[in-house]
Amino acid sequence: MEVVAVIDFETTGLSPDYGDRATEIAAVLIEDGQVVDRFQSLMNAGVRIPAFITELTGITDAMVRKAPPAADVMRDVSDFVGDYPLVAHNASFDSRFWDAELKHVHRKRRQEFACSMLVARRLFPQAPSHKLGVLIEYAKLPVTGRYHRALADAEMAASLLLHMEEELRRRYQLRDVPHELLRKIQKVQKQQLDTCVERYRLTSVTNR
DNA sequence: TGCCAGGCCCTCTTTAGGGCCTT
Repeated sequence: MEVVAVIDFETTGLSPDYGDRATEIAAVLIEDGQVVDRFQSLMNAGVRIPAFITELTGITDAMVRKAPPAADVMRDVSDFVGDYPLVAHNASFDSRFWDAELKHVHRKRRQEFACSMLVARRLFPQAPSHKLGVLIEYAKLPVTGRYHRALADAEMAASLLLHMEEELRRRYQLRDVPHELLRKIQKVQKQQLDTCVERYRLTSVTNR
């Protein structure tokens, strides 16, 4: 059975290209429809946290000062996820920080990201919005902790991913919803979802 | 010290503009 790693960063801002750094990372491993392992750590990149970020996340300068160096944490989380395919909610954000923080430790990402937000936009176009918190409420999934903390957000993104995989299995009579299919779905127009999944089902050995 | 993004997606579109989503 495929293992997938769902990750979430808390950061000092929106852009690593403008000096923003990660303050916390979490990764949860999903296998066979359930979470089988978890990683979470605050990380000290030696930068100040803007007040509005502390307001948003609850993460303070004092908390980060006591945390392990960012480089150590990134080596650890990179080892933890290995080559497993990655998933994040709005992966364009987390992938930029993942790549930027790995670059600080002279490592490169070896696997692809899938985006739970892009999949949700196609699968649940009628949802009131596609923010993680709104989708959790929309799908009646449990809130596992404080929003905007890495482990809670990663757990809830994982829960949303499993919910969407179940919906895809039910809607299209699929046996499996591999990462490869999620990446195909996130690239098609929402009107093309049926065609995309049917084509995949017909060509995939595991789903026939 | 503070400065600040970028990919997707829709439409009043494609030689563009603006909202969504992440922190």
